[in-house]
Amino acid sequence: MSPRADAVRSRERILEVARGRDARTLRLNDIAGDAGVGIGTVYRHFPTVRALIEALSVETLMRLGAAADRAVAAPDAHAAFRGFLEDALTLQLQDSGLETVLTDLALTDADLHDECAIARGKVFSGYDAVLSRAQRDGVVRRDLSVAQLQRLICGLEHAVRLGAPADRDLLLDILLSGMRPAALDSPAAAIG
Amino acid sequence: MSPRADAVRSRERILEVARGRDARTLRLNDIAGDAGVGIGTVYRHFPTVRALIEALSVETLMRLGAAADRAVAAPDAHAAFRGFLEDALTLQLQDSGLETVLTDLALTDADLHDECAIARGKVFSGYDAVLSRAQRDGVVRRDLSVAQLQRLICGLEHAVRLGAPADRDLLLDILLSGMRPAALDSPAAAIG
Amino acid sequence: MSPRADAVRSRERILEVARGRDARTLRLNDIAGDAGVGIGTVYRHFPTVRALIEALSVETLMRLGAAADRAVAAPDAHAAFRGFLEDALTLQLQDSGLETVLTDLALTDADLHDECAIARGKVFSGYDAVLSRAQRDGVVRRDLSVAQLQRLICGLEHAVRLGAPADRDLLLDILLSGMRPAALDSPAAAIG
Amino acid sequence: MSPRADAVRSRERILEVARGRDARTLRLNDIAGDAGVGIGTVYRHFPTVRALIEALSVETLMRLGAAADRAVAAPDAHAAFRGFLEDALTLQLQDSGLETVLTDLALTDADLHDECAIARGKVFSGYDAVLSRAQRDGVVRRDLSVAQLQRLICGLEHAVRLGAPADRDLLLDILLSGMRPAALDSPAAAIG
DNA sequence: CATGAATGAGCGTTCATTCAT
DNA sequence: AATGAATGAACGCTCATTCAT
Repeated sequence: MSPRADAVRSRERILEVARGRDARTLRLNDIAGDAGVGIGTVYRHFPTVRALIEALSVETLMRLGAAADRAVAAPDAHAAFRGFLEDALTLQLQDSGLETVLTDLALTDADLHDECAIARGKVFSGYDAVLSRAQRDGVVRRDLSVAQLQRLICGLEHAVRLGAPADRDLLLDILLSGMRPAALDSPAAAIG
Repeated sequence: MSPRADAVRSRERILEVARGRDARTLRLNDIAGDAGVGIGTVYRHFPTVRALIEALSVETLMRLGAAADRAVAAPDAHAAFRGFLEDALTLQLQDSGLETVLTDLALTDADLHDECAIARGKVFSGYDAVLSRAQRDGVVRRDLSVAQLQRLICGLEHAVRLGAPADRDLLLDILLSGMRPAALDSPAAAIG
Repeated sequence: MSPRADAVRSRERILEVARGRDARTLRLNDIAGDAGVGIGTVYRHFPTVRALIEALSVETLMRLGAAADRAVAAPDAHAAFRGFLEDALTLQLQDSGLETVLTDLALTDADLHDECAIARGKVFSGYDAVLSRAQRDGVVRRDLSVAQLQRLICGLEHAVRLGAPADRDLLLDILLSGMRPAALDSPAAAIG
Repeated sequence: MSPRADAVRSRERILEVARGRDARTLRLNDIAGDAGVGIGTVYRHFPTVRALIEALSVETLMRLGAAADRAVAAPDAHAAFRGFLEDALTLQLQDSGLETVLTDLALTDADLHDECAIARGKVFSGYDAVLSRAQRDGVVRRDLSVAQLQRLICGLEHAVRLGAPADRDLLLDILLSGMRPAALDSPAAAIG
């Protein structure tokens, strides 16, 4: 009565193989081959490339949601915000499909598998909470929206991918500095 | 003797059509169709997609080089740097092939058409001049390299493409703020 | 488990159509059309033209190997040799790809599909056995190598293709006569 | 009043370049490039590949005709015949287009340029004269036609091309031996 | 006459997707 | 449920031939 064992194993192997791939150049045929599974099986589990990317993203989204929770709970506002951005960047570098799931405006909850839509929703509200808190505590300028913050992370991800991973910290530092409230924006003002 | 009139016209039409395309998904066949030109003609002028992208980039690169010259000559160091970044971002948003030409490390001068290699060389030295001047004048932190700056622009380009053009100014502002010298880095320090 | 029925049918139809073609001007796309099969199917079974030619040659090679076996076992040395050459010529006229498989020196066993390499190997040793026996029995001049004999057959094939099939017997007769030991080479000598 | 000087020079260069090519894989575009001449010029002089091959063949045909004349005039019938075959083979190995001109049955005199048709006609009658004389003098079996002899040479050419030039003499020797009259055909008969 | 730009049919090949087994 | 053979649109590219300059 558990014919699902095979199915579960297949799904698992497919996801495992896909995780090692760049989501932007996924080829379902290859995945099937490397997972030791028929193409038909891949399509049964994931009717479109998008579906596979979404499935992969669920786990990452949940980790990102957890990171947001931690950030909200952390005592130091600045450190919390920085820590969250670090986590977000790390996760996006690991899961290249995340960008699409998070920023494709044409992708409504209805388009997503339930599990993914829920996880994404938590990330959105997590982002909101983290950013709101940072803004409330004067750590981040108030004219930055959640969507813009997300896109900035994506831009950062892109920049890091273009160069060496070693750039990561410097670029992140720049971004963080740049998001501080503009009130004390100019060095001159600070000096004066 | 001089390049034939019809050849010039063909080349022009091809470039014109290609300019309206995303360089990352160019189809030489499509270009031919939309330019009202035979496939063979496109291949005669641009044997590879790369060749076409390079040809497109030459003009943009020259504009970018000119922008660098202006920035170096401008009186106010901060305004000059900001102006240059604005120009760079604008040009990259217009010419999606620029990123490759500027940041593909595997792309040496030898791989490029002479005209393109020269124009790129000028942009590199222009970037260097602009950044050096900005760092010398205390407008930009000294631990930022030219290559990193270029990648940051690419990241910004990416972020803007993901959202609305309206984000442009805010995101650019953030990036600029973030690049200021770190000496007075933390608001707390400044306040204290 | 066993090769699927439809796959076998496709393979068969492709081979059947290809058999009716000149191997030197095979078009995989045409084959597909005439076999009532998708292009992709042809490529799945035969990734290159060479693969198809080899597949076609296997059967012919096996027949040629068998002909060699018969020739070696036949009582009359001269008749055996003649019979073998007749068979070889007939088979090469039927399968225009055989020449390449047999005489392309750049084509090592490693380049060939196992089945084909094995069949070709048998033909080579068969040729060797037939020729050796003929030479031992004084039916063929000893300064003729296996490779030369093969090329002579190819030349004969070529000559027959240029004219009418009716030439076949005469030309073969000439070739056979020409290969007899040179000891009694000149009519004059024989008469004297 | 001699605007033909250019034309003559162009024609010459084209022929010169083409002579260094294999007639079976000629590409008019390449010829043009290597001859430092426009494609249009090549087409003006030689509207089809065939026309170029024919033009190239004229010179070879005349040499072959001369060889036939020599053979007819030579004292020793056997040596004369052998010498002619040697010449014919040598010329065909040099000019790979000769085969077509000589053996394409669909190619009537009307299809050929005058000069070529005439030269070919002389070769045909030369072949006839050489073969007739050889047959009359008992050097060659009488059941061999001119056309068959020509095709045998083509077959020999083909065999030599497949292997090393060093094979040439042996294979020619075999062919010559094979064409001797059949009366003394069997070694046994000769011995007896 | 010479030129070489333009043409486009046609080839080899890939790959996302469907569907018979 | 799993398989993988079949499909064919679509791509990149070549090259013989035409024709405007």
